[in-house]
Amino acid sequence: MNIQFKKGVLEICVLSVLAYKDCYGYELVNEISKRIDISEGTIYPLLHRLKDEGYVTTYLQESAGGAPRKYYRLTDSGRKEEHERKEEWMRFAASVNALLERKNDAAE
Amino acid sequence: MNIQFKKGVLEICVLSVLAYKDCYGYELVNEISKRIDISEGTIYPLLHRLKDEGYVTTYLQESAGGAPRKYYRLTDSGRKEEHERKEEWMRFAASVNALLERKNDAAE
DNA sequence: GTAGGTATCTTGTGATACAAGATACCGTGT
DNA sequence: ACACGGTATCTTGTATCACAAGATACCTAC
Repeated sequence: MNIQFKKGVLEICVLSVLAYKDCYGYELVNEISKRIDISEGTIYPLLHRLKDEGYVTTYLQESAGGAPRKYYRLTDSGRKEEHERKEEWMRFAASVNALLERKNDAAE
Repeated sequence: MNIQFKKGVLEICVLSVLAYKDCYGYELVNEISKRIDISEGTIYPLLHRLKDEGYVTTYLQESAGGAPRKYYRLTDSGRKEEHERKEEWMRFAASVNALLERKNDAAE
């Protein structure tokens, strides 16, 4: 999979999954990896960015056999951001598809 | 427009336009900008990469009033690459859309 | 106490888009 | 001759982000 494609997109994917349910980092990797490869070295810096920007809050919870889990929950601001970025992605993808399908606006 | 989204995608857009007709750099900027913002500082390094990789060849042609134009033409290898990357993009976009639309494979 | 699974986090590297500006060619007006 | 504006190409420095690899730590089972 082309690494470059993911730039900026993984952040939306994380926001989108979190809009569905609270998750901890490791869980997000597994959840998103069903569709798109993502590694741990990517998810943690990304989650820290989202927290710094106020889009998520965190809380710790014990786990059965293993280190405690840090859950991430969307804030209201994060929910709004998720909505906006999803729309932005949809518009972008539509533009690219239009270009790739040679709908070049009657280019001479 | 989110700059990050474009990473890797602009290269396909260029290949795709060139599959339709030969273009010079300045023309490609205008052509692609109808749908997606792209600047000159992006297109020229990108075109040099494509040439280094053997996906395009170039030829000079005079222009009516201005510097001579360097046209870019897809090679056979470039045509093949255009096809493959387009498919890769389509698959990727479909995966992202599936994730964003919460088709989370019955996640518990 | 050591091995293995779960989980978080950090560091260094590579790819690429962009702004800003340098360079150059040409026609027109003076 | 010379300056100007439009066309066109190219370079440099900066920022962002994903990743591999590894460090850290917690817990259970042996």
